[in-house]
Amino acid sequence: MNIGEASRASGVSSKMIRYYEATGLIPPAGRSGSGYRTYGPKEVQTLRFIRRARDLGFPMEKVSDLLALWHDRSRASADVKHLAEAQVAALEARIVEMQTMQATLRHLVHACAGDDRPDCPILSDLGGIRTASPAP
Amino acid sequence: MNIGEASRASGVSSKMIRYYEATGLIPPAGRSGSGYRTYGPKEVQTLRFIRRARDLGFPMEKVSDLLALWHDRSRASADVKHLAEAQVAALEARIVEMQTMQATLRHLVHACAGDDRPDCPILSDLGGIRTASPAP
DNA sequence: CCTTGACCTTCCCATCATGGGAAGCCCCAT
DNA sequence: ATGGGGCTTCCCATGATGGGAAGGTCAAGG
Repeated sequence: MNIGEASRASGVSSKMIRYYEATGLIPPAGRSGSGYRTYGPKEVQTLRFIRRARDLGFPMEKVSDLLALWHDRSRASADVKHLAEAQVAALEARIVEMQTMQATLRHLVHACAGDDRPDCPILSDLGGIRTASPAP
Repeated sequence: MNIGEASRASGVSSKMIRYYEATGLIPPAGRSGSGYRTYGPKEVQTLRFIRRARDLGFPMEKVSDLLALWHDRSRASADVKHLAEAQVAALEARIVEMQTMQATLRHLVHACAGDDRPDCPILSDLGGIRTASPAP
């Protein structure tokens, strides 16, 4: 099967498949007589694996680690679990960071009249004027 | 004051100050006789404004909008509020997305023994083998 | 006066993962 | 044989940031 079909079957764009090959994440695909990349079910499964890992937020480097473990039949499941736990923690850190931003913003939004007058605590705060801060 | 001092006073790196100028987010700074950029308290305040907006997760484009509103004395606070509310919603969307990933991962982590045996539902799932899915 | 070190300038490159597009070759059906 | 769609490689762009090189400038101290 050609790259387009592999793309449709795996949910990974042709561009990305070539990119993964160029960066060494996946081995070079076989080539037809005329230079077209060819893929079989095994390669498609690998691409799907990558796609799912990406969907779970793993960065490429960790996807590479997961792929290596996947291919290593003598792996310890603990190693896989550690990678996954680290990713849970990484997601948690980013979630907390964004929730903090969101809470601050909600506070400011709440304090803003939102009418046709120009006075706005949101801008005042961004401008450095501390209008109302929680007492320490 | 030179760019380094303005950087220290605003919390924006010199690199970024030049970048903001190059992209038109801020007007070109004044120049000393020898070509050094010069900044006053007003410019530093603007830089701090930008930094705070970035800290709240606003993309550069929205920061630009906020700056324009900040400088517009006849603005309606409703316009500012809308921008802030949109940012709250954008953050919410990303938070939910990451929480979804996290929940899936936690589920998989929970199902993985994490010992020295190779069997691992995490890899099985990524590989496309549906081991246990919640009944619909 | 000259050196030294800290600072400034511009310009180019890298990140991370992805998409867009051009130029040119290939395959299949009409 | 012709047309349309698919494939190839190569270059460029994103968004926001940092790194670094090559060269000019400033202030302090010898």
